[in-house]
Amino acid sequence: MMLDFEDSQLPMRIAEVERDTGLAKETLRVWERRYQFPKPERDELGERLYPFTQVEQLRVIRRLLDNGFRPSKVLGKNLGQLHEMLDSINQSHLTHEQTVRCASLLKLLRLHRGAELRQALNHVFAREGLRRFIIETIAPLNKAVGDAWVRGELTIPEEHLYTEQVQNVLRHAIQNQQGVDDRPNILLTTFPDEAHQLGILMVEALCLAEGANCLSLGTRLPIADIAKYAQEGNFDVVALSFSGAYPSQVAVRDLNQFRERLDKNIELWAGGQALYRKEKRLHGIRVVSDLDHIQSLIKSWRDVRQVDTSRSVA
Amino acid sequence: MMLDFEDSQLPMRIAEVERDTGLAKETLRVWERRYQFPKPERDELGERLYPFTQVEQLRVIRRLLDNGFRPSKVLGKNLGQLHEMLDSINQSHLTHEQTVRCASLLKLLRLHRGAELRQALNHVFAREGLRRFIIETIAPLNKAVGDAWVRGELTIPEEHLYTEQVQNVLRHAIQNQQGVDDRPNILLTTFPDEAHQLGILMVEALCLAEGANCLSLGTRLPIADIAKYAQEGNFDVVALSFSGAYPSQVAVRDLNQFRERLDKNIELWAGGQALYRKEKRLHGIRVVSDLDHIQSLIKSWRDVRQVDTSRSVA
DNA sequence: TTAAATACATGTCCAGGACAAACAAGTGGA
DNA sequence: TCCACTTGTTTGTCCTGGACATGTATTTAA
Repeated sequence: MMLDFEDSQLPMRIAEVERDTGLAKETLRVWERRYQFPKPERDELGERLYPFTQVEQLRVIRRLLDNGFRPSKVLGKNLGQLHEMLDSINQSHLTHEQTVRCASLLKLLRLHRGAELRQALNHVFAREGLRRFIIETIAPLNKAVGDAWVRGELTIPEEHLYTEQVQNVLRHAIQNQQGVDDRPNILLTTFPDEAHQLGILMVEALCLAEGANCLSLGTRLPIADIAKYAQEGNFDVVALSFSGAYPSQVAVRDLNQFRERLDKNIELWAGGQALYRKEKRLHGIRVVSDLDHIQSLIKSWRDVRQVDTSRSVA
Repeated sequence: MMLDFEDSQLPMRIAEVERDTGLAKETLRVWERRYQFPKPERDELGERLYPFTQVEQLRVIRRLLDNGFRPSKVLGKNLGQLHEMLDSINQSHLTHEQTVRCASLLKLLRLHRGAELRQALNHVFAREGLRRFIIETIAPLNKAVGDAWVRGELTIPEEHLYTEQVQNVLRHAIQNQQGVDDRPNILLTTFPDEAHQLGILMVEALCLAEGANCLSLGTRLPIADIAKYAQEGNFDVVALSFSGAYPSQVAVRDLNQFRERLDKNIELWAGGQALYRKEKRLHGIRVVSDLDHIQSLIKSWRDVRQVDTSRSVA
C-alpha cells in the first residue's frame, strides 16, 4: 500500500536466474538456441537480461520437468497452458480435515505469522504424536507450499519462513527422541546432487519414533564416503532420499551402482518422488514408496533378524 | 583394514570439482589457461579429469582466497607452501581450556561418536548457558573443524556429522528460548550468494538469549525480498551474516546498496569474517565484529529507544 | 601523507560446435 | 499382453577462445 511499483520485477542476469530456478546457465543458453525460449533481452554489452515474467515461467517449467515432462513438451507453451499441465498432476488424495488444516497453516504463512505457525505446528504435534504429525500434516503441507510457490501465491521469504519453522520443530523433536538406541542402526543421507533437507529430516524423526537408532549426515554426501562410513560404523541400513528434482533415471543408475559398492550385509533403503514406480529396476534395494511404509520396514527388519531388543522392561 | 585401496581417490569431472571446491567451472578453466594450474588429465573425449591431489590443493587455495590472498599469489605454489601460508593466518587466541575442549570434541568426531558428541555439547550447554556455550565452544569449534578439514584431518562425513549435531543442539535451544518476545524485532538472514547456515543459527540463538524477538529466514534470500519483508513486518533491525567465503568487496558494495533500499527507520546490522576491518566503508551499518558484540548492540538499541520492555515482573 | 590516474589482475559472460546418455517408438518373440 | 531389444531423436554437459567490466596494485601529482 506504499510506493512500491518497479519492485523486484527488475530483469535478472543469467547467474541470478540459475540461482532462482536451479537451471544451469549452459542449459538456459542452449534452450534459447534450440527452442527460442527463454528469450531474454540484452544489455548494452550483449549480455542476457531475463524479464521477470520469463523467470516466473521458467519456475513452472522446472516444476513440470521434475514431474516427468520433457523439455520439448513444455518449452513452447505459454504460462496459462503450463499451469493447466501443473493442475493435471496435482491429484493428491487428502482428507477434508487435512485440506482444511493445510489451508489454515498456509494462511498463517501468508500473513507472516511465524511464531503462530510454529505454535500451531507444535500443537498438532502434541495432540497427534510425531508419527501422525509428520505423515498427515507436514508431508501434505510440504506439497501445498511447493504448489503455492509455483503458482505465485507464496513469496520466497514466506517459503523460507516455512522451512525454518518446520526445521525447528522437527529438530526439536529429534533431540527429544534420542536415547532409544535400538537396532537397526540406520545411516541417513542423500547423494551429492540432492539438496532437499526436509525429506531426510522427516525420515529421521520417523525412524527415531520407531525406536531405531538413526543417524543423519545431512544432504550432499559423496557416494564413496557413504559406503565407507556405513561399513566402518557397523550400520545395518543405509537410507537415501530423492526429491522430485532428482532425475529418476539417474537415481536408478546411481542406486544400482551404489548397491554394488555397498557391503552385502547392509540393507539399502531408498525413497522419494524420483523413485515413484521404479521398484522393478532397483535390485536388492528396498523402495520406500511412502512415509507410512517406514514403520513396517523397520518391523520386518527386526522380525527377520529376530532381534527383539525392544523395551523388554516395559 | 580391509580391501579398500583405489578408493575415493578416483579423478573427478569438472562438475564434481565445482561442487567439492565451490570454484565455478568457468573459473577452473580460465585458471588452467592463465596459470597452468590446475592441469587436469583428459579422458578419451578430451574432457577434464582432475586427479585427487589437485582437488585437494584447490581446497586449500579456496581457503586462502577466502582469507584475502589473491590468485596470482597462490596458484603457483605447491601443497607444502600453501599449508605454510594457511598456518600464517591461523593465529586464533584461545584459552588453554578452549583448546583442550576443542581437541576432545574433535576426537569424538574422528571416532564417529555422533551421539556422544551431541551429549558432550549438551553437557557444556547446560553447564555454561547458551551464550557462553556458543561464544566459547561452538564458535572456536567451527573454526577448528574448518581448519582440520582443509588439512585433510577430517573426512566429509565427519564434517557433515558435526554440522548436523550442532544444528540439532542449536535449534533445540532456539525452540526452548522462544516466547521472550521483547523488542528489538530482528530479522535474520543472508544474501543470495551466502549459504553458510551455522552463522545465522548462532546469532539467532544469541539474540533470543538476550530476550530479543529474532526471526530467521534461513540463507540465500533475494535482496529485494529482504527489504520488503522487513518493512511489512515492522522489524526494527535487519541482521545479515557473511562467511569468509563471501568476497569482502562484494559484501561491502551489496551492503551499502541495500542500506539505500532499506527503510531509514530500520537498523542494519552485519557481521562475519568477510567484514573484518571494513567498518569504515560501511555507512549507516552496524558492524558486528564479534559474536560477543551482539549483547551490547541489543542493549544500546534499547537504551537509545528507551524501550525498557524487559521483564518488569521479575 | 593523501588523492587521483594508470596499469594489471581476475571473474563472468558469449558463441557455436560436439558428443554421450536418456528417451521414444517401433520390432519381434514369449 | 507383456517384456527385451534396436534405432533414431532429444537433451544436458563439456569444449575452445575471445571479450570486457570491475577490483586491486602501482605510480604520479598535490
